[in-house]
Amino acid sequence: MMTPERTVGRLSLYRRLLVAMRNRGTRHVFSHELASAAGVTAAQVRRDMMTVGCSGSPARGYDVPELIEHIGLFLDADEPEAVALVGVGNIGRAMMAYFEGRRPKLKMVAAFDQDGSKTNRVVHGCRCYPIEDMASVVDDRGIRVAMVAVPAEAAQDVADVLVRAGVRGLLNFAPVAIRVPEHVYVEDIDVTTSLEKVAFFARQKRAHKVSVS
Amino acid sequence: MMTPERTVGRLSLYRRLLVAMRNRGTRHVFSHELASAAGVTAAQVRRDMMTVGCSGSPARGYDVPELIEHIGLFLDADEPEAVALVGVGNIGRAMMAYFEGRRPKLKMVAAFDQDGSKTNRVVHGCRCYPIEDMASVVDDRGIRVAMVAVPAEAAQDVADVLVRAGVRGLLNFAPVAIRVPEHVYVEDIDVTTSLEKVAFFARQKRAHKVSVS
DNA sequence: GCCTGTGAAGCTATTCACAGCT
DNA sequence: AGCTGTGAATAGCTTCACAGGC
Repeated sequence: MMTPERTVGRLSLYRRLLVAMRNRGTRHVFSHELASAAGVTAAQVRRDMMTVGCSGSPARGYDVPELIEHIGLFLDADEPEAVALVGVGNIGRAMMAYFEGRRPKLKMVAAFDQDGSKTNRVVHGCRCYPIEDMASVVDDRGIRVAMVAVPAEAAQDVADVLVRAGVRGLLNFAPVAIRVPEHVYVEDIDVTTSLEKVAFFARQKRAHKVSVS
Repeated sequence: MMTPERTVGRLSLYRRLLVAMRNRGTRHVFSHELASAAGVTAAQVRRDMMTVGCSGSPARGYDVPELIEHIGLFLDADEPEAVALVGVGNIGRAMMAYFEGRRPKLKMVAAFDQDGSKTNRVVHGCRCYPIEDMASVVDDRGIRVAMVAVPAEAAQDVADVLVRAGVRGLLNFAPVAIRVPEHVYVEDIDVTTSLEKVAFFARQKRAHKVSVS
């Protein structure tokens, strides 16, 4: 039974919303409340809860702390996951700053860059190594997850080295499709495509509005 | 006839791949070649080409410059689209640097931040204004597309102001679901969710591998 | 009355498969 | 022989709708 990609994404979002609710003192939540916060339907939330094996009561809805724990058991590894970053440019540094202390189960433990002026330093609590050390450090530390934030031309080579060193999941910021063996998972974040989509649909909406009114 | 979101995303990717091909001197391309570069099936590429109203020949495949032009006619506005950025933190600055001169049809023309030390300066060719000026600048310049790169707590308020000022498309980096009227399009880039997905499926793949062998 | 849990229905997106062309 | 264009089939995801419970 393979959990759908979309479901995993929503669970991650639910968890953050639930943690925020808990911090505000909320103890129980109905599917339609969580749905509204997450921007999905109530039926969708209930389906997703089935995936993590959580049930609620008709009277009170779902128990917030219990939900948070179950989603954690489902999503997280037992041990915190070590993450590598390749490419300490603008995006790479932004990611370091962003993840510093945010998700304790995902710890950026090593960064790599070609540029000697960036290496052998500690940035945002993460040591930067020369790119040549990538294979050995990833292998030594048993790193399974890596972020690729290098220019498009370099992305495939970097991915190849990472995969050979044992990485099983890649978060790719380079605006190209990376080829990997079947046993490796790749998620792309392509800001150019995203912005072009936004511009396209923003225009559509305008056109539609005119034609309707 | 509303073009599917996924199709628009793929067209954006195809275009970049095609431009790279053209720069290498490639004149013609078969659906399976473009498919392989984009990481999709050949049938998918042919379907997408129907959307932009482009046809190829069985002998030579598709004409690369023609494809680039047709995708441009389909995706782009006639005039370059002005884009606003809200939040000049790590991610905001990375986006400024990234888009500087990259897509001439999408021009970052104004940035906004709360922090006085960041405003009234020009960063990466983009003027930074105090957040209070957001509504008036967006309205005056007729900006229809904006990137939201502020902390989660501020995202909804920022979005509300932008929408009231005329924005029709948002690229949201804040890790929350933003509520907008029906005539506004929102695309989310949620790096926490993306990284959690990668970690989850990296683990699955490992488990799967063991159980198969 | 309003909730959850879930089989069944409905939708959307992708892939198949083959006629037609060169 | 190998390609494109596309109706038909399939697969995957979401919503409906209602039984069961408080």
